[in-house]
Amino acid sequence: MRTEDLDELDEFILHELQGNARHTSASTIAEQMDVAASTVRNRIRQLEDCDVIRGYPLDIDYELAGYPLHTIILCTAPMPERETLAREALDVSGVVAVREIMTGEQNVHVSVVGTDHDDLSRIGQDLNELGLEVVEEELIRNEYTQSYQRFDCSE
Amino acid sequence: MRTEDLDELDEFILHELQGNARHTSASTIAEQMDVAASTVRNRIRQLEDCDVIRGYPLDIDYELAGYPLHTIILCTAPMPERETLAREALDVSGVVAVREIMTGEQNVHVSVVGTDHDDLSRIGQDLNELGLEVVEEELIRNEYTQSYQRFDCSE
DNA sequence: TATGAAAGGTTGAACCC
DNA sequence: GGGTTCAACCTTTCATA
Repeated sequence: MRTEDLDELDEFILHELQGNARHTSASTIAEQMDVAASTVRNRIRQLEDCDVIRGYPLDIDYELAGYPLHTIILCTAPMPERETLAREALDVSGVVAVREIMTGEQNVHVSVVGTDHDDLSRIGQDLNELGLEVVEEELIRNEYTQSYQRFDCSE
Repeated sequence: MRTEDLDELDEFILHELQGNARHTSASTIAEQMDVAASTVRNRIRQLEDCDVIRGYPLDIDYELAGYPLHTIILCTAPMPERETLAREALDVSGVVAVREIMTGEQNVHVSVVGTDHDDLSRIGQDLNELGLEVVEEELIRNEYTQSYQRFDCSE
């Protein structure tokens, strides 16, 4: 499946699933678009098969789950090892996400949750030992996400 | 529910649901922990009710979905308006996530997807018009996420 | 709070248009 | 590609300990 194959139904399915993927049934989506439920199921499977839908993660409130500290650790990785180091960073305990940045000095951003400051120090050390030079830490205050929508330029 | 109420079963449920929330049934989880399926359902409901589980988003490959450009726009917001502006930024077409940063000059990070460079320029303008001063843009090359796990310090 | 049972909804697969 | 059918599975609800 390629980009141009994403039609209105696909877009609608993505939008409906976003935010409530576990409790939104194919039938409910099907009713709204006036198609058969199996059509929606087929589409969802196709979207999964071609990796447009990569997965169904959980949106966890880490603060309520016992991790009051949420920070971004900005790191510098030697260019040839950037991808390898980014993947390895995922294995450090407390790391929840890693982003590779195309350009600039701070080319790996590591999202981290921790219980206290010692926890964060330990994570910083672990990243350093991997070979990621820690440049800066930014404490996250809040995070908001948007549902999928075909971003129409006419809006 | 408070932090200390998260026991081993809750942790396990969070871990199992992460990554496959839509296709992981309560029964499957129940078997692995040797409890009744209804027990797992009750726990999931509790985790949802107390907002430890905030939702079930979709992990979309925006590149495959037709948005090859994925960037972080670093912005500066006047402190008193930071939260309001962060929430408003979500409504800009193309914005997929917003983070409020506690300290520093670049105190609002906006995750954006776009079809081309014009698209990104337009988004930058929109953010500026809201009152968010665009400081820098960072092109994302890749992104990896980690499943939930109780981050044991002994690891 | 955990469990079990009955009823109703949801899913996946095979088949047809 | 979309639709129908059906068996298997999942979930909801409620009663029980």
